[in-house]
Amino acid sequence: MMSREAKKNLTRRALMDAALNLVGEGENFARISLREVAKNAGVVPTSFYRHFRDMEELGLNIVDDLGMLLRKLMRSARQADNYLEDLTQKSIDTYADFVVRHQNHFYFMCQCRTGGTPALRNAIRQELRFFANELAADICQQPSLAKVSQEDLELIAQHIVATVAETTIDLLDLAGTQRNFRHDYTKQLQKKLRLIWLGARVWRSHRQENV
Amino acid sequence: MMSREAKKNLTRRALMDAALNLVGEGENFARISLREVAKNAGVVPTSFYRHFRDMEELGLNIVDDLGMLLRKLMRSARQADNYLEDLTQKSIDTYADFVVRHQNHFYFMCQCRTGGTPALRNAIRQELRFFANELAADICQQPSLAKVSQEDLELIAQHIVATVAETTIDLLDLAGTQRNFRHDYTKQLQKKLRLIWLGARVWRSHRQENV
DNA sequence: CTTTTTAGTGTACAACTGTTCACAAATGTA
DNA sequence: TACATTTGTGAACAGTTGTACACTAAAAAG
Repeated sequence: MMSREAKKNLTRRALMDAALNLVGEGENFARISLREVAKNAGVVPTSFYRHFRDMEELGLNIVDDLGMLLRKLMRSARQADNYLEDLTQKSIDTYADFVVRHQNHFYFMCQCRTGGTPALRNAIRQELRFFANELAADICQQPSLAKVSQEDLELIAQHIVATVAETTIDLLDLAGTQRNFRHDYTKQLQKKLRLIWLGARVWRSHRQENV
Repeated sequence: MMSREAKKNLTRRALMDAALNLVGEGENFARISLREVAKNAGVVPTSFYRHFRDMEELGLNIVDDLGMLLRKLMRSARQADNYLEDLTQKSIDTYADFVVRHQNHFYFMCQCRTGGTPALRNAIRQELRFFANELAADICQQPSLAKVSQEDLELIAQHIVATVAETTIDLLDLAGTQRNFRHDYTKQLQKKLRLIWLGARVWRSHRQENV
């Protein structure tokens, strides 16, 4: 037999997974009904309330999931030697793998980052900001960025993360269908990141020039 | 009296405006019902079908609206002298004004660009790509970008447009509430664009280096 | 053991959903 | 003038929605 708490966690996960699967199948999280989630989790609608007040709270818990995943991603990226040196190559591949492996979560992220309720959007924004700060802490050790202030470094990291997040929907949309799109995607994102990177290297903080 | 066609166009606009207003009030387009739109347009639900097959078709027509707006924006930007030289200053202000003035449309854009149905997402993607191509045609005349290939120029333009679109939701979210957020937003976006711009200036196409 | 707590069940309800259909009234056409 | 077209109406439908309530069975606590 299982403890009551363990069983509860099981159906809790079933509910969240049901929602994630529906999103992965193309449904819009905003219009997934509580009942549909319960049905797909093999549970009666009223049972939903034992775990979440409403769909938004479930969504916020999925964001927590996402946060855990991002931390895991960051950890495994850091394990690789010099992941910053080839930021535009190996890291992108690592990321693409990760996204495909957890596509439901990333569909959810792309969808709710700008399309969710304000609370959801905010939660995702915070997770991405956390990730960006971690990245900033890493890249600040690069000697080529010595002339960049801490504030600007964080902005650069945020811009990198935003760029990656921004393009993720393309990867998800087309990864399944088009054949070697994955290669094109990697190449394009690589160029975009290199563009930022080059800009960062010639960046001078407290500089007033235009253009 | 009005011609039949004119009257039809009137309620057609009323329907689209009703949807846009609901989005502007914080509703998610994906879960706005046909009936609610009809009600807010002062029209019986069945009348909706005289104009659109379903909500998605209405959404696609809003995207057409958006395309017109973007073209207008581009036109007025081009009228300003040397809008490229101070891309990171006057143009951003022009854009911010434009967004606030048409906030319903831009809320819709931000929401549906990643959160809409595939057809909607695609339509918006195309509009933004068109805009990016126009921008690419403008910046290719810059002497500082002489060493950049046409392909890479388009990518850079796309990245600029994506960056602007990406940050627009922040502008909309916080423009109303926080006091001088508008100033912070402008400054941040300015930095991000300058970063891209600096990168573009040192960019060399057909170059194989990493980092 | 007995008692309490609680995750999940089943029924019920009022509100709302998209869509169908027959109809009215105005506009266009001859 | 008379006829046809078309925009909008109103009633009706079957299905779905979120939520409330009383209930059961099993785990936890005494």
